[in-house]
Amino acid sequence: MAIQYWLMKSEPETFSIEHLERSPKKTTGWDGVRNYQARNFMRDAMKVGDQVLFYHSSCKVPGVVGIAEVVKEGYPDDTAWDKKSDYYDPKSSPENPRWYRVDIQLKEIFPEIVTLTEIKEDPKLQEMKVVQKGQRLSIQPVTRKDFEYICKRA
DNA sequence: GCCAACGTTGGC
DNA sequence: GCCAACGTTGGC
Repeated sequence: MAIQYWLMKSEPETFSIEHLERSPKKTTGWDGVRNYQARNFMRDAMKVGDQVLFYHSSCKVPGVVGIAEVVKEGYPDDTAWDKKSDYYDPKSSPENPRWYRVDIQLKEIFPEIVTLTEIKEDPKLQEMKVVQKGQRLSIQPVTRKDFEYICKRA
């Protein structure tokens, strides 16, 4: 299958792209996602080699800050049955996992962030889900065209 | 901190 | 299975 492109949101106060850079092998498990649509993307659609736009949300300057790559495909999110975890969900268990995650590895931190404002102002990027009203999904598919255009802008 | 948009829950 | 109430997201 052809390479696919995604946008993944993270709150930098919780997990920023700098956190990712300091992680072992610049790789992290994308856990804590508790939304079914986003889970389905990780469980069913995302493949090793897929490219990811890393997006900072709920911060001073929201926008795309870099690129990562999927290095491990969907597997159960064990924070769901860790009672000490913020993401604990009693309805999930090792026998019957409800939530999934993927591993992503940092590829590049953009020298300059492509801000949400810039994306909104750019007529070429109006199809991106992230600028569309009420789009809260934390993982979104992105077209190849938009992905490459964002990279070029950065 | 506000609030619009949207997802989830739970009573019926 | 409907839908009101509630919780969360996330830009501003």
